Amino acid sequence: MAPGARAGTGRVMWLTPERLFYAGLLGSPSVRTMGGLLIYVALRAPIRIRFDGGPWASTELAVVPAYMPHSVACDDRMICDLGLEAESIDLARLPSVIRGRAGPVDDAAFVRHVRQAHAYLSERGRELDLQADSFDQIFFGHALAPRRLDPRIEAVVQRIRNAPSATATAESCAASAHLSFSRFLHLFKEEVGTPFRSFRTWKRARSLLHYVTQDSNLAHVALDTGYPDSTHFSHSIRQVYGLKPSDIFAGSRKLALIGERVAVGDGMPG
DNA sequence: CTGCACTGGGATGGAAGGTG
DNA sequence: CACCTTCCATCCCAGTGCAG
Repeated sequence: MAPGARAGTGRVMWLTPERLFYAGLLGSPSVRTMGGLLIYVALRAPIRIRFDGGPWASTELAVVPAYMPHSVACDDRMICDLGLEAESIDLARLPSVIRGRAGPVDDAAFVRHVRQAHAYLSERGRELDLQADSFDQIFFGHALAPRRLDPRIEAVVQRIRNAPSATATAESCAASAHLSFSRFLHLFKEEVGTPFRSFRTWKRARSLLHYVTQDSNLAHVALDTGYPDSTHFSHSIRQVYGLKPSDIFAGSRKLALIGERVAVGDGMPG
């Protein structure tokens, strides 16, 4: 079960319900559209990034708003990125390094800081008792201000987040929120910033990350993560990550997962 | 906040094609 | 050969704007 702790590769992933830190192989992704606010940090070579077929920009640091299609490349095999779940952060109160940004950002101090954090986590991360809330502390020096959602929408967000593989229809979510179907869809988009369906799609695709170090065939992973078959699985994963599922798994062989305490996907303990 | 009409595209699954 | 990805056709869920 526990993949060998390979010190030295520097390949590390820290996954919490609202945050992601990834330092590992990039592969050759095509256009990708992720549901979190992304912060790319160059490790050993500058990264290149572009939006919507526009010109490539070379940079040490780039910010991509949630649900914004983009392409990223790098001369080095390794890349580093932070992912902040869009519905969990107050966009207006983000640190200035990411607030309102889309594209390359010039902040050498932040780049240096993230690289140091990466070195620290890849050396010691597996030994530490990392809480989800220490993520912000490590990377930003303080907890990021959370977004305050309408409690009825918040409950639905939690429901999907806790069981991303379940197929909760918008109609059932509306009922559980005691809202009309119409009102629910409108309010959901207003609060979360993205339509219900794309949110659900993203959370499902994101849950794949919990499985990437496991060694089972993709058809099983597809079913475990809530996709009806490998066809839809392949298509959807490619849409989100810009990579084929098999490439993602192949590239994650030596990836050390840290901060992973409970398997996400099935029931709550107690 | 509800109800409604219109519509686009995500969801789906069979089958063919590709790859190691 | 097993497994994975792409292709394609179909369907209906959900996105949206608006009247009330």
